[in-house]
Amino acid sequence: MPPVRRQARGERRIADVLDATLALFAEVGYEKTSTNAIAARAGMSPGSLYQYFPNKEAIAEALSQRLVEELRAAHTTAFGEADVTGLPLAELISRVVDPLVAFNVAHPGAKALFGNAAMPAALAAGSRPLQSAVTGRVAAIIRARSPELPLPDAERTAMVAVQIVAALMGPIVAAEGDERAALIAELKRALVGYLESAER
Amino acid sequence: MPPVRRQARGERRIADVLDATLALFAEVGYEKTSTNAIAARAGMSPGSLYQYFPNKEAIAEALSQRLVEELRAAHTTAFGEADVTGLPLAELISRVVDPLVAFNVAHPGAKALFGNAAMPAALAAGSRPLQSAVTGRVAAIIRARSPELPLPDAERTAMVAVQIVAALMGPIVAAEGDERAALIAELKRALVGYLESAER
DNA sequence: GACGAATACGAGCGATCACTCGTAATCTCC
DNA sequence: GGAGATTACGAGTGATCGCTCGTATTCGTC
Repeated sequence: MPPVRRQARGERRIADVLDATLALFAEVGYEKTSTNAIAARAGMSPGSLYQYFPNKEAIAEALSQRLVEELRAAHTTAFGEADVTGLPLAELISRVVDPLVAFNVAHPGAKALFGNAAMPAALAAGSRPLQSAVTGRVAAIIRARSPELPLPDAERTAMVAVQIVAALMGPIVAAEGDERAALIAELKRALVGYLESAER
Repeated sequence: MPPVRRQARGERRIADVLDATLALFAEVGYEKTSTNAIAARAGMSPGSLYQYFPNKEAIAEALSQRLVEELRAAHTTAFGEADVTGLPLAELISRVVDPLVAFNVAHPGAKALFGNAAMPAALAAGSRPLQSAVTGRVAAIIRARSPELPLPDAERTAMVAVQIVAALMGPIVAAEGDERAALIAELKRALVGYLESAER
């Protein structure tokens, strides 16, 4: 498998494919998004699509990787990691949740990759990064704030917190205006309540 | 549409179909469960299957209705509704959550109907009962405990609580032994923390 | 401008899906 | 025991899916 020499045109086409895939995932979800529909939305033929990706799963995988990077960028610019331990819990949660919400609102369809247990099992490698990148980050923060907490407990707490966020992200993205703001507030309250009792 | 006269044999076959459907939903989810596979698992031909159900959606709908009834039965026997307002919050949550967990452990695949936003939109009528039967119940309990809470707020709080439960039900069902117990404890802590701050 | 590599096309292949239909066995009720 | 309804079958239909392949065009490089 020699790494293919790629022209600038090709890079652009790949980006087009990922854009189209994200849009379709947002509209109909992973399973019901056909590869022919992706090609059509990206303005190319099925044959051209398969010049860049070996199969549908690889498309989701590449999209997932791109989203992971965008998410990481959004988070690292959102807070300088040094002061994490000193921050009040509510403040910390806002600084993590707000960019995450903004990210999901900006990229609806990300949750098709993010929260989806119905993903093909083989896609674990492609879908898991998004899920576990976030969980790992949260676990690290929890460990930094509560060093005495056993590692398995910190990981379980992080996983639960991420599941709660993922569960409410759908309604939050679907809602608008005041209702969305109210749901975000509820999410933060839920996290504060849960993590406060976990830190004690 | 005159209600079809059904023989005892037919009733048994319908139950067989729903059993098979629930098992397959647990294994591969709604989308990837084929009607031919349902028929085969139920020990009948596709033609016989379609004697009892007009389409795949109707099968899911009937299964959902059966689960709603079983769930209602499990809950009403689990607590006499009179003392709901007086109970300590943690106790109340245990009495609601424990039967729900037991139900989902006994019927894996119920969550394919329960928590699934990827369900066909038209299935709202079939899948919503399970979701909204639980949410409505929770909203009623919240209103009973906090009568001064505006109704929209109570409904939103109930919805969030149910989403949290649904989000953790998957990991809980998937886990075993101590890990499952630990996750159930986390779920209850999360609910206590959230609902305490909501009741205030 | 010529040559190889990369890009591009789209009809169509094989598989699978939800669902049908002609036919036959079995049950209910008189 | 016979008529009509119900139950049962399973090969088959049309649609859709992920994906291929033969061929044509464009690009980078000399």
